[in-house]
Amino acid sequence: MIVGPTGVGKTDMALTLAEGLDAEIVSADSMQVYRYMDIGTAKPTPAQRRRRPHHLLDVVDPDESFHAARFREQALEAMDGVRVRGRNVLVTGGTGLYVKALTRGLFAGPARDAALRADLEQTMAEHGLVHLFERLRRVDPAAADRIHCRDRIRIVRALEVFHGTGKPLSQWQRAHGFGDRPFDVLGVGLERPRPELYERIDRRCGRMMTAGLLDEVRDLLDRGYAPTLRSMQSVGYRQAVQCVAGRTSEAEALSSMQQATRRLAKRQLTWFRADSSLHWMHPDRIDEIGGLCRRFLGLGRS
RNA sequence: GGCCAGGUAGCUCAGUCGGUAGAGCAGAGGACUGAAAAUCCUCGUGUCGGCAGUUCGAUUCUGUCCCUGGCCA
Repeated sequence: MIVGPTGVGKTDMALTLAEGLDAEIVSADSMQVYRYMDIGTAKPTPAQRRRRPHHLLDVVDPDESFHAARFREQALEAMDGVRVRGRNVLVTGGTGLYVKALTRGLFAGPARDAALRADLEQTMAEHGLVHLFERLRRVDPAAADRIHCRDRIRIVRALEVFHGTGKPLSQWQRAHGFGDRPFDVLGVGLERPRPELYERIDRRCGRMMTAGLLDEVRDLLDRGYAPTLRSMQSVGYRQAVQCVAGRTSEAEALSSMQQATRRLAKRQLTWFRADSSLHWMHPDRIDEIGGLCRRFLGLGRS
């Protein structure tokens, strides 16, 4: 498994490793799952995809609801297929929650409840988020302690879990505790010195612009995908939408996209740093990483 | 060369009627169990341009020098 912040060099690393290890690649990326979003997600190119089979790319349309549980299900399925073919699996991606859901499981919570969410939106509009937070405090004080009173996404989810199961979220979480271990994992975290990483990010954003990110966004809008979609609000797309709408210049879009990407990378690092099982290495040490993998798989040297 | 306006945190600036200073942005750290490229939390000591003077005490007043911008020669 290869993880790390955006722009660190996961795609190239995964491809080279996969070729040497007879592996297929399972992407753990929450944005590369969307079709038609290629440039801004830095999706592996068709040429790269021909070198090794890739899974979990282009699996849904940009207006479909995709989430960690769905990712886990499809990724497990893809991994089964790879094993049937007698090959190894190389998971790679920067979406920490997806990686964790895959390697350590999720509690069997209820699906999104559109009706309930509409209700909650309503009371939020009338009484404010505080009201929902107070409601959560009544039904699940333990969760209310851990969730910040302004974190509306987690407050809503916690209420949804309680509403759907009659059991507080905190109880589900305690019982599960990320205790699933469906398979052994060798985790490698790719890292670079911050200035080096940021420079790569800035350059890559510039390349995305010249590669036609704005055209890609125009195309998405033409296909009828609303600028308010979650997928369209992701880093890069959010800024490109503003630019296409004429609210910012291309130069402004680029620089705010670069900044948003740097911040994303920082959040990813925060997530992955908390995982003490990872072996952190600079991508230049690819030979060493390959060696680790071979030893892990029991392939010996060759 | 003369006049004017400035030189305060990486950047843009505020402020101290003399008791060594604070916002925004940038940046950093963190949380994260079905929206996760999302959502949310925390964090501001810097020769207040240099030197000298007045003062118990100067970033604040005075002088001088340096730098930047504008106007006039």
